[in-house]
Amino acid sequence: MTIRLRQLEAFRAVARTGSVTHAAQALGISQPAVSRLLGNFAETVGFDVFQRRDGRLTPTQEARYLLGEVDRLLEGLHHLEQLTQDITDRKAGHLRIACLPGFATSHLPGVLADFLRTRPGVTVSLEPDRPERILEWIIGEQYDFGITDSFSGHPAVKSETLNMRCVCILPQGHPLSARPTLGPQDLAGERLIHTRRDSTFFRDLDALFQQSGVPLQTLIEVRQFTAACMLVSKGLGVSVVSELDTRDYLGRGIVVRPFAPALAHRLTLLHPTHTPISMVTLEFMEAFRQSLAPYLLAPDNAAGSPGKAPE
Amino acid sequence: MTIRLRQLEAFRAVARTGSVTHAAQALGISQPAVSRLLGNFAETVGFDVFQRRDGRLTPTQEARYLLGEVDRLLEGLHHLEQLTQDITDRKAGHLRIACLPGFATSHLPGVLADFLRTRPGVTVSLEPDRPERILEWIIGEQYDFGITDSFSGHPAVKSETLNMRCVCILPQGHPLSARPTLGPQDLAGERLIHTRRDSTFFRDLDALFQQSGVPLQTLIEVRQFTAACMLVSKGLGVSVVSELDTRDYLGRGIVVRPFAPALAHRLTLLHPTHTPISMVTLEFMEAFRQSLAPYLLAPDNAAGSPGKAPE
DNA sequence: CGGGTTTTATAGCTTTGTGTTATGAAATCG
DNA sequence: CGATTTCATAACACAAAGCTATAAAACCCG
Repeated sequence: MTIRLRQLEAFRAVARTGSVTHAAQALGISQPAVSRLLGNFAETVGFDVFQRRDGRLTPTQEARYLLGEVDRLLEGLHHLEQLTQDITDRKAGHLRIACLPGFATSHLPGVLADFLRTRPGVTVSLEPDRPERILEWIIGEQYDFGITDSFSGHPAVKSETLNMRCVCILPQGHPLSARPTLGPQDLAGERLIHTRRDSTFFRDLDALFQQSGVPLQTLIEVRQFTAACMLVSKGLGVSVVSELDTRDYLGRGIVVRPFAPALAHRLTLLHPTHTPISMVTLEFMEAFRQSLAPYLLAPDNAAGSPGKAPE
Repeated sequence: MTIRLRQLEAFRAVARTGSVTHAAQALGISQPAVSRLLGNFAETVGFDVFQRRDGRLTPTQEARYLLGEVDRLLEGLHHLEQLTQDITDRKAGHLRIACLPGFATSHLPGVLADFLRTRPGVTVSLEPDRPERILEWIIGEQYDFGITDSFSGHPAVKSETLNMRCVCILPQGHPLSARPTLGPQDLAGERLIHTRRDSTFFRDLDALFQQSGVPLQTLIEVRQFTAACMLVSKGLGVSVVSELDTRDYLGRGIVVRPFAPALAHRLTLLHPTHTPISMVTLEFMEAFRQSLAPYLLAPDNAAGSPGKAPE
């Protein structure tokens, strides 16, 4: 015969209470049930486990030897049950996120902190890298969730594009800060701080300038919006960036003006097609979307991009 | 519903083999049984645990999180089963021995070594002390097995007395070593090394001398036979000791001669009355008795003591 | 020591878990 | 696309584990 869980529970309960009757109460079952479980247990292990002893049942020498082991085992089971409960409650699990470097240091930490506050069992791997690598990682299923831009579709990847509102930023005291909104015409003659010429965002921006017949002149090329914000706040020049990234620089020497016509930074959320999304991931994706909501471009005047990418 | 062992076993087997069919083979049961166990498990934990994936079943993100825990749990159960098996085979358990200091250093280690060689799981506590403390420990059930002398009965203690054969020992070259046996008459005029005057053994020895009308003269009083052997081997004098203790001194400067009339050192084996003896203890007691067998006094000519004490 | 109380074990019965075989649906593969 | 493998479902058998009722044993106290 094989050792059964119920036998172990009965064994432990009797050892703790010193009585079959009390053990039965503790387990919430009838006394005869415990009596028989105990009998079965002694039969399976092959030796007596209890002795009468001035009115109490005490484990025999041999049984005492088992007690610690049994305790640990049942404790482990309890832990497992707790864990499954936490998982269904989305309080436990693991989340692997690959994102653009800018997000890892600016927006994401705050979102993650909020998310984890109510989910004590959840652990996270966060990997910041270039867009191409992020895509590779999602394809290879090393990561559950990717945040990138300039994504153009892949069969193994589901994506969702968010159009982030963009603004023009100027150093405090810059003459153009007098105007309520800024566009290509206003910036004619200014040399701009902007993202690299090979970035999708630069091409979108450049297109708008061309449509207005204004040449876009470069002052500095940067990789991240955050870097542009930093440079502007130091007074080096003006730039057009995602509004999201200006948040940490408000009141630190920059002036923010709406950019017109509307321009979107196309942010893309990725996850593997062939792997089912874990519940934590799903919840986190939703939390992340929520956190971006205030910075979304109104959908009816997005520049140059559909709301959803092909799946 | 509660998590069941069988579910965990099925879960692990499927995770390992990547197939319900193979898992069933591994578990030695039919495929539908595994299929249902797995279904039950998913229902119990509240989320899907497997996904089809190019022909194999792979655990979902959530299930992967459980796998380690489940593994450890089943491993623990296996260990427990192993342990109970070892206990019934008397290969595991714990043995608490209280003994006279002489035994702890001379005879016991060898016996223990033999005993433990075939019982890898058995652990031992060995406590050497004076007879009174040994008795207390057995009464208080701190120890399973006691080795003492001068025991006169106690209701909480079962005892068994062994009459150990005694011999006369002399330094090499001593004039008396010419005689084949030695008795009180032979030792008249010799000053003896013997155990303390308040010991039972001394009283037995003294009684024999008195019966022979020979005065027993003291040279040195010792507590242990081993000490007497040591002193004799250094040439300080002659002594009468249990033959068992001379073993380690043979060929180290002592001469052993039978002592006549027959004299017994009354060794007593103790164990608690009210606690059932564990199987390891029982086996060890038997092994210990066997080890003493060659040194027992023939039962029909024991001096001054019955073979069994009152129980 | 004897009678009442408490505690444990046994008996008979029901429900649930775990196994079986048979079989159909779905996925995989050549 | 048809053959094969793989999995799930159905129908059933038996063991485990629960229950109530009750007998037996141990304990307590006057």
